Amino acid sequence: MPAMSVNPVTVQRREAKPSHPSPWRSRRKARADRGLKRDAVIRAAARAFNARGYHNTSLDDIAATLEVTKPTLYYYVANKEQLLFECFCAGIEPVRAAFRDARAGGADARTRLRAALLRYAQAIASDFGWCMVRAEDQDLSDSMRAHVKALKSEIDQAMRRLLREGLADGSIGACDPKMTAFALAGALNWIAHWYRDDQSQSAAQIAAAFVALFENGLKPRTT
Amino acid sequence: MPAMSVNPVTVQRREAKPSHPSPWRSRRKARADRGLKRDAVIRAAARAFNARGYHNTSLDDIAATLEVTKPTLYYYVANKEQLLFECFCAGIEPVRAAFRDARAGGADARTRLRAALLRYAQAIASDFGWCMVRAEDQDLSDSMRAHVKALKSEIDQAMRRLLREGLADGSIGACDPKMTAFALAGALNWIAHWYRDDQSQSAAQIAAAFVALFENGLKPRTT
Amino acid sequence: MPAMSVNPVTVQRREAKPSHPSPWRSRRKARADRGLKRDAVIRAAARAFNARGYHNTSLDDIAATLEVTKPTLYYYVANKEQLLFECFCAGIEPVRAAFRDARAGGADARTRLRAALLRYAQAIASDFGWCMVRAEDQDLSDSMRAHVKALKSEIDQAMRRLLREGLADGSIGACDPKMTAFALAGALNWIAHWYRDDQSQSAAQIAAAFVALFENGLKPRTT
Amino acid sequence: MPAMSVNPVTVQRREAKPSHPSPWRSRRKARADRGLKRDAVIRAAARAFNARGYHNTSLDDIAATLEVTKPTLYYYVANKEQLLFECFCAGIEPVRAAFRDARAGGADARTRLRAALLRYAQAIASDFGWCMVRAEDQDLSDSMRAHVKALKSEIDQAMRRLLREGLADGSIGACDPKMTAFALAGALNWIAHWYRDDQSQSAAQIAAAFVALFENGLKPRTT
DNA sequence: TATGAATGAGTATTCATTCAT
DNA sequence: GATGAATGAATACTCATTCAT
Repeated sequence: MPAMSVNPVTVQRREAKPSHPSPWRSRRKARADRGLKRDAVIRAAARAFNARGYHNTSLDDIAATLEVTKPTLYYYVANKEQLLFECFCAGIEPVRAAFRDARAGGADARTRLRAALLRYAQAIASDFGWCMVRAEDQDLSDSMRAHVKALKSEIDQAMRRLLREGLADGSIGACDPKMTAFALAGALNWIAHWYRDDQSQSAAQIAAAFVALFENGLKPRTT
Repeated sequence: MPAMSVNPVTVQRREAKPSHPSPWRSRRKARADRGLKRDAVIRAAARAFNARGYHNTSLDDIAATLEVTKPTLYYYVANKEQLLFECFCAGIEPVRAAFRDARAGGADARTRLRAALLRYAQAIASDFGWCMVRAEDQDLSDSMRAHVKALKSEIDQAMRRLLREGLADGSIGACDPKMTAFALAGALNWIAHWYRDDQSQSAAQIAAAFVALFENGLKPRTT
Repeated sequence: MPAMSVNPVTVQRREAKPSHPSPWRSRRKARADRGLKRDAVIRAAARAFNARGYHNTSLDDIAATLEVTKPTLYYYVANKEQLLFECFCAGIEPVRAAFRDARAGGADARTRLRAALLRYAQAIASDFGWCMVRAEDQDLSDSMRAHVKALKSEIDQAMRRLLREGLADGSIGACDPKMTAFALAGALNWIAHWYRDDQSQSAAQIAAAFVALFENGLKPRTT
Repeated sequence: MPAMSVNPVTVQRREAKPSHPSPWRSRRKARADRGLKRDAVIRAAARAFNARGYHNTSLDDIAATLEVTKPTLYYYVANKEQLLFECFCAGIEPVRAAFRDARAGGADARTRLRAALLRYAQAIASDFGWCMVRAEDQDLSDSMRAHVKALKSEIDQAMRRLLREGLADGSIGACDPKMTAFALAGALNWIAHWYRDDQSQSAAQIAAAFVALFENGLKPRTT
């Protein structure tokens, strides 16, 4: 799997700032690492895809954002498709980490699932959320599509496993793990659709509300 | 409100048949109604968008499916964008109907919501599901985008109202109606993503499983 | 084998005229056949390739010559490569015909070879000569390259066969058929290089001089 | 006349070795002459042009072969065009030498011509053969094209002169010197086309076969 | 009604070339 | 001597759209 190149912490920090000065602006001042520039390219792409969609974003758009010329992008990335792919990877990596962490720990399965879903929601609300969720399979070549499918499947399986563990340890009530995983993922993924327009709540708040719904259900609880 | 151009009854009927013979094939025999042909165009578009995505589908593709030439499409539809818009309308109309019906009726709000969600899920699993859910706002002109947003908002508001009614009549436990509506819609909309590949369950079964999850929640119920 | 689409008779006729009016110039006047236009496209390409080389010729160049826009070319031809391929076919077809005719006939093999070489030389001097001879294998896709190789090989084999027949019937003296075929073909193909600049002699005259050299050799003959 | 930059002796030597280690590999060990490196650049270019054609060869390709970066090439050569030009010069120089030598000597003209043609054939079969023969005039700037034409013309004139001398001294039978020179050159130049694929015979063998054909002709000789 | 023919605008991609280091 | 980084110019190809017939 391609290394997760964009630092998630940086991501959060940067989101607060209104403008992200392109690393090219001060060429000689910041003798920045090539990797940093590559990350900037990928992030700019993610933002553009998020804002206008993959097909409505031209490489010229991305280059203009970075105040660079188009061929420069090719210095860092093989082609437009790879740009999308890298955005996807950057987005899904924290999710994978969340589910990896959820496998261990002494808590019951429902508790561990909750923790993973919280981080999941935050990833979806990041710059890369759109790419992770809305990018069309059809826009990728066969080999990259396979990669993407595998990664998505990994998440799906991890979620199902936690559900099964919850059924076993009694922390989760009767349910079909597969359908439940689809429902949970769907609700969370959908955040990528509306969060762009409606940022009235933080990702954490949204996640909390969602988790509460999933755990308690609509039907009133006597307890 | 834009006219609902695809007859939902016809839609249901046709779904059963394995092949949808193009109305042009027997040009002179069936002097069919212009409306029927228009519907066929829109349905063919929906299928193609569903299969390949909006941007990866050319008008030539759609025309070829119908065994017609490209300019013919323009006889029935103003442009590609409108094709997408009509598909959206065809998809969302049954959902609107479902929520209209849900307003009346003697049952408690949770029961009425459940009924609406069942029909919602079935609409998402239809040919038009993809267009309703995955079509990008960016691919529509301002005026059409406004239309779409209004329709989507109508659904959203209807769902929230039912939730509030449930809170009031006691059939639904404490929850944030807005977040809950987002979660419900997300889970259901997401069906459009995976239903294409995984049709192991019928739309009704999926809906039932989802509704059960939403109603009961993950936490085991003592009752 | 792809059909030979350019009428060789037309080709000869047209060569005499100084200017080849594009069929588009008088759109309504000449309701010309699509095939004719396609031929015009291919011929224009051949001329351009001949004059500037394949890589130095842009589709815009060809389109401009025809007073058409670039996409129009794509209406008649799949891509630039196919343009080259068609030119090649148009060029080699008369040569194939010449060697087909040379197989039959009561004359001795050397006489039949002479007749074929005369027609060969004329083909090389035509508009399509360059494409036939100078087009690089590397500019074609695998499948088309295979086609081209097969056709070239057919000519080569036919020439060798005539040489062997000449050895057998005594009309040709001792020689290595393979090397001799290479030498003959080379001398004739080379015409495509210099004929553009030096048209002091007609193709027939050149061919006659070449054949005389090949037949008699440099060494003086006592007879 | 442009300096002959690639040492022909070196050329011959190197051809025997299986691998041509780039002079850069052992930077500090061999503090080699700048000229040697330049020669290596030109030879690498010739090989690449030969294998893939001029336009299908990027400077990156050549640089990669030499395990150098692209700008380094510019240290040795002004631009891509000059690379082609130098290859041409490297190829034609031995041919010029051959014809210079052929002017003197006590033998009759046919004998002297034969000797020159043998060396000609060997030059065509060298790494530089393709560049000498197949390089398109159109790929060179005006000034370089003029240079190339002059050199080619020199060879042509030398060949014609030998033919005329042969006509005069009786060693060559009646023929048109110009056409005959074209035929001879064409047959030999064509070797560059097929020798890459078919190396079943050495350059010397090919040349011998060709010369035999040219001298004796196809018609059987009574003597 | 339907189509053949044509086009304009756009877009990804390549590559020779430059220059500061 | 050599390179990393960047660019400008060019070019093949696509596709929605139009219009005369």
